[in-house]
Amino acid sequence: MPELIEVEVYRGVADLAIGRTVAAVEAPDAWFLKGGITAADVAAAIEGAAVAATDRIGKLLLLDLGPDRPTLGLRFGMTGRLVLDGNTPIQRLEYSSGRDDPAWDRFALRFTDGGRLRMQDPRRLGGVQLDPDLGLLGPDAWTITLGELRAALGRSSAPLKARLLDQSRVAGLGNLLVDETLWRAGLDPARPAGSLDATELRRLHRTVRSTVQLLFDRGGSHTGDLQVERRWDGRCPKDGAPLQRRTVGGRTTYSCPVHQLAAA
DNA sequence: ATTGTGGCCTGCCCGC
DNA sequence: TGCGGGCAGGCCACAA
Repeated sequence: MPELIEVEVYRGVADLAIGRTVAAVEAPDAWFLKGGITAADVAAAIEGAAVAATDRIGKLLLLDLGPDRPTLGLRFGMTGRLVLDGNTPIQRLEYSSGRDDPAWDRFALRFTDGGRLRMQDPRRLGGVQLDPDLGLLGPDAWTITLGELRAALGRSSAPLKARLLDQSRVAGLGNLLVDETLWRAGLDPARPAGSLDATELRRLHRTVRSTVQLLFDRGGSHTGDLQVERRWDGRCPKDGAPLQRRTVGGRTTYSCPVHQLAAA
């Protein structure tokens, strides 16, 4: 599913729209428009504007439409794809479909040059927003600093995994990426977030950043070493132990009971 | 404030 | 062959 890695790839797609002018907005699905806006609102706000720049914070993709225009915020949920002029860098998403049914087009920008940037989302878990509140997002996981991570975890008693999934604390990590990271860092997802000592915190910090980079280089959040073992009889790729399957932070969680220790 | 839970969305896959 | 039920997780509303 789209975590920050996939959204960064989508950003690359959106970059190809820079300099192009929005001729029309297609918003056939009112549910997909968030924050109480209508299709007419969006059209009035951005038609005639050109895409000036793109940005990404966590899983949120931003289209800067120039001064005096609202910024367009695109969220992809877990099944959303971005397609430009019929091309998409990601054909098949984990837990989604590889088909391209026109009925799944939830939002699109039609450009004056005839091109079209569209969001395709079978399950309608994504959405579009004008001027999204960036203050609701924590620092981006890809570039988070040690101090920022320390602050994000705080003295919390919530499970470590839950804090890492909380987009207001750390932006961009999803279920697969968190499981892979904690597996690599040798930390139990259920540990209280505030229980890490300085050594563990440093290890987690390095591992978050390196895991995002590694999986990006490999081509997606689903390319982690733990991924293929996410099944009932999965085994730890490090030590061969049967993996533990639990719900932590409300999410299906796989971890190794041998090397992902509950405490230092 | 913090933490946990349940619901929403709907395609897909499994078992009958 | 069709059908029902469970499952996936990002996000949000709500409860304690």
